[in-house]
Amino acid sequence: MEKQSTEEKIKAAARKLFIEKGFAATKTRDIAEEADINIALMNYYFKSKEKLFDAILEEAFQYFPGKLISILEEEISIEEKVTKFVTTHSEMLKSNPLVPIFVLSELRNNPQKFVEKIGMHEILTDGVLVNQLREESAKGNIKKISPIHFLINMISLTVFPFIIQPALLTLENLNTDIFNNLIDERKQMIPEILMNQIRI
Amino acid sequence: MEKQSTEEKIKAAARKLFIEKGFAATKTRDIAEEADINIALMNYYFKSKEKLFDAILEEAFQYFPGKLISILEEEISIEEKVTKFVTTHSEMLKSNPLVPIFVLSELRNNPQKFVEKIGMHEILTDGVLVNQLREESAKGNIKKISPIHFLINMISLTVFPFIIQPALLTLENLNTDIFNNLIDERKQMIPEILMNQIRI
DNA sequence: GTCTATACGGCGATAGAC
DNA sequence: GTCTATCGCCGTATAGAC
Repeated sequence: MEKQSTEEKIKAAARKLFIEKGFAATKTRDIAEEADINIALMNYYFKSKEKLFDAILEEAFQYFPGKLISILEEEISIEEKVTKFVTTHSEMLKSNPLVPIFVLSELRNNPQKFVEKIGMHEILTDGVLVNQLREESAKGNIKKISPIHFLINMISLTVFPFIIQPALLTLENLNTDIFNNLIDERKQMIPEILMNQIRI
Repeated sequence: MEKQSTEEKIKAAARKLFIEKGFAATKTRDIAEEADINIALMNYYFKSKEKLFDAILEEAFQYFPGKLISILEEEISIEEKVTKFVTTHSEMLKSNPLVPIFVLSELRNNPQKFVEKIGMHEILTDGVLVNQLREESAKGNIKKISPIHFLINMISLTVFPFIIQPALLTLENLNTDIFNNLIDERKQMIPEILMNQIRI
């Protein structure tokens, strides 16, 4: 990676600063300085600060939710699926702890785009997991549950600790190692909670 | 309410616009116009746009932690307590849509202050609920559970839907009424989930 | 103490030279 | 493709009228 295109330099600088400081706190002049280019160049390659943000988010979304959503679509049992999803999700978040806050602020600014990007509507109506929940409860193998509640529960329990991580880390007896250990405990706990809820 | 003080006029206008468009999208000049005052007056009464935002949210936030924490300290059974906490918390969030935004941005900007304000350390070490969980599991009445996980689970499951509310409301078949109905369903579901986890 | 007019510096964005 | 110069908008600060 000796030579890096100007476009890539800008994206790399912006990605770093956006994750570090958030959208509003990141100035175009900071990005230009970090990328060692002129401010105007940023507008030449990307039309605006927001478009640049979108371009970066686009890439992150391909890697992040894409992998998670594909787990939801696998043809494995509900329990295996939940375990795999929560484990994968937790590991991703552990190595990118700032992503949730980053995504959530974006969710507020442009919820429509967010919903379309991850295909939320399709997941909730035609997804393999949703159909599994319907079929298994029809067969009497599990309790009946609204798919949207099941998904909200699974994601809430996984993501929320990362959202409040800055607060947790200010506690005397809680450092990053202990936090990560907490997350590892939850990788077992969350599937148990979810399966407990639907087990007959 | 025939006559309204200038200070109240500003707060009312700001509250309306902040809720409507969010913090960043609300311009000080918009607030001044809405309140029918000069821009500089806003800076006379409140020192800055952010201080004005804080002042408004302080009012909403006043009731919040105090009332919820007092529920944790009541001398009632764990199940009653969880039910009461989740119900109260949900109702508060339903009528205060600004609070989740406030808490999230506060958490990002000043986690220390947030932790101190709600007395998180005391809740986790000496709180009545924490002691109940310890005592009941020592007696063999419930399964052993780490109090921090129990609290994270309870709050995650309650708060998270509100955090992603903007996204949920863009779904075709989901409006505010259906969202509120979803929350009401969760007021029963969440205590069940939590008690399922610790019931022997 | 209240309020108005106006100015200042920082921001995102653009036009145009090279 | 890249840079300089500059524009228009925003949050904020200040001087001074009443």
